[in-house]
Amino acid sequence: MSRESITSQHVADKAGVSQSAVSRVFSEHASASPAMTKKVLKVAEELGYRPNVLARSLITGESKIIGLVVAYLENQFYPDALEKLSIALQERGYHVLVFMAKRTNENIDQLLQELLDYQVDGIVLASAAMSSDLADRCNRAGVPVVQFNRRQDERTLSAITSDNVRGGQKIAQFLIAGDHKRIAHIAGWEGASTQRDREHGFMNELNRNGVKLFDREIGNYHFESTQAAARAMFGKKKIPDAVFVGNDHMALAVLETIRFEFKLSVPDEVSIVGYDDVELARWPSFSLTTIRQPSNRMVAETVKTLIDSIERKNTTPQRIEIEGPLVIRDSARIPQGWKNEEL
Amino acid sequence: MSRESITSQHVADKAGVSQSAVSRVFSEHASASPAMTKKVLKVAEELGYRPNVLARSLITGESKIIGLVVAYLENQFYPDALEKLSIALQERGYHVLVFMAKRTNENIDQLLQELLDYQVDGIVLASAAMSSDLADRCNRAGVPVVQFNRRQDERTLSAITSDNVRGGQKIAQFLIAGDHKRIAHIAGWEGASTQRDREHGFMNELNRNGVKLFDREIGNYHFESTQAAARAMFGKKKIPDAVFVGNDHMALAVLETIRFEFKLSVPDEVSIVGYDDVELARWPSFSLTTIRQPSNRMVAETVKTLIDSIERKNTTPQRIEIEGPLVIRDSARIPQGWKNEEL
DNA sequence: GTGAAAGCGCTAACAC
DNA sequence: GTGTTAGCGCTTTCAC
Repeated sequence: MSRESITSQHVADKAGVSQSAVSRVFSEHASASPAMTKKVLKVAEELGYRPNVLARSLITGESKIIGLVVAYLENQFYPDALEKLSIALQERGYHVLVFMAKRTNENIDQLLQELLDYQVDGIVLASAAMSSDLADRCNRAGVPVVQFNRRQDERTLSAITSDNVRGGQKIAQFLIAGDHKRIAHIAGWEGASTQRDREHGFMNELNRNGVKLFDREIGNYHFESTQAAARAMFGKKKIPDAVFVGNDHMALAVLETIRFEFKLSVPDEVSIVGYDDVELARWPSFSLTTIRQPSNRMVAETVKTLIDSIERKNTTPQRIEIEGPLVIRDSARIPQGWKNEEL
Repeated sequence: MSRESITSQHVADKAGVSQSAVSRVFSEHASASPAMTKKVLKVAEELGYRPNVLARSLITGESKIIGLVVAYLENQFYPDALEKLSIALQERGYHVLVFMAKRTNENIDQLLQELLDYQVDGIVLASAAMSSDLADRCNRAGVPVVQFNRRQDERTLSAITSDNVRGGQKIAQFLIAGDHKRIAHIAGWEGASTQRDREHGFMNELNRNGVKLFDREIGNYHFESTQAAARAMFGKKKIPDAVFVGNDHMALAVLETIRFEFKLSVPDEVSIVGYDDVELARWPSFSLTTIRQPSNRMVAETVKTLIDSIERKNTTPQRIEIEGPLVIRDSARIPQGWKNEEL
């Protein structure tokens, strides 16, 4: 039951040096003689001493903890990002403290309060929006916030996204070039900037070409509600010949539903295009045409922005949009003469 | 840039009370008069004061942080468990600090050291084994460890698993009853207790029935290496008519490979059975017959064991095995007269 | 370069 | 019930 851990004082006593000497040896900007360092390290090793990160944080103001707010891990894009983010931060001496937001992010306020209670050095907001009021509070607390795959309209928070407007545009171009006549859309949660941007780029391009949207439903980013959306859309007498679905996770739900419940052939009868390029998208069963969100680069930029901000190198909000290619596979009719990654 | 947060002293000053009074108001086992409580809370609200969890942990020895070690989030079973675990712990005032183990868990030693640096109150070990040496160190540090979906041979650590031996046995019974003549196995990482137990139960039942294993490959729990295993197994002249694959994630890889590369019909030509019952397993494209690992109950038991241990209610290592049903779908031939969940 | 001393924000004994 | 005091384990002046 000995919850007592070995402290720097123990090491100091045994090594016959002062406690502050031990501290210096374990500090980054140490100024200890080689002899001292060697002696202390030796005793520390013997005793199994390691500095208490929490006690250190009390004085340095750096907890080496990054709070991650995420709403659901059902969409493969997020666990993948979480894994990459966690590894990247680990390499820089930080670790990720997870905060699961309820699907309805009404209590995000309380969640953020808890985050701040832990004295996190920074916050990554994935799949959750934040009011400008909350953003202010974080700023006041000196805690940088980076939005991942989301952005708010106010420009006070950093945001890393793919170029969602351009992505939506590319999909519209591709579907129009593919000579589709009844183009529909199944949207994610309409409160999400990601959804709005993708749809905006998509609709603009349709309009520019004088194409009218054939039908529209909402899937809210969840599998079941997207199945319901697909059933509504394909239960009608006239059905679309192409659907842009707001992300891959929903696109797969649509694929499953129209193939197995409506016995429709993809892409012969209906073309389906998603967004994200999750691992599943390339599985032969799906072979989903989609826009790639370059998660490696998005994570790298997130980490860079966060760390720069924590270390006060750059505190102005960054807005980084990373363009990803259209990955052409087999779930959508390919226009004459197109080759992969043309867009 | 005011990184200075509001402290209890600030509240005390403004409320005209002592600093410890403020502390008491925010303590669980407080003993403050209603008047005092009201007054302090009012000022705290105005100032936006919240106790510093880290400073508190320094004295109470409770960080309210649970370290989670996980190797990969590619297998849907783990993000799902992580989500549930995180929510359950949040409800009890704890939060999850994530440590991604490299796929080869050689550096688990260092990882654990980092965990202890953060003064975590407890550790959940998912998809990673721990040497008894490390376990000892955690015990010495007074930090309870619970293994999730893994167990070591030494009985010093708590472990929550499904009944993997029984599960393997059920699958063998099912395949034998289904009149399969060439039963094969694709294993996960052989170092995992989960793999050993499942295979053990499976092989025992085959032997008991005088059935010889037709073929065996190793998929190591990863999609690509499992595809390679499937190619090796089905590239031969004589191929199995049934394969028990070590988990769903690998079973899906096998399904994709034999359907699309070998043009085999499932279950007509080959029966595939997995283990876990992840969400994907029920998608119509796969409709995978599998053993359900009841992740809700596994997580609940993990949390219970952990908390009991932290609060010193019960410090003897628990070994909990939860039995899950065989979920019969369409990826394996169904024996005459069987109905779902017969086993 | 090293030790002594102060103090980060908080809880817990201890008096009153 | 409340204020005073000590101290959790550490970093950081400040003398020397």
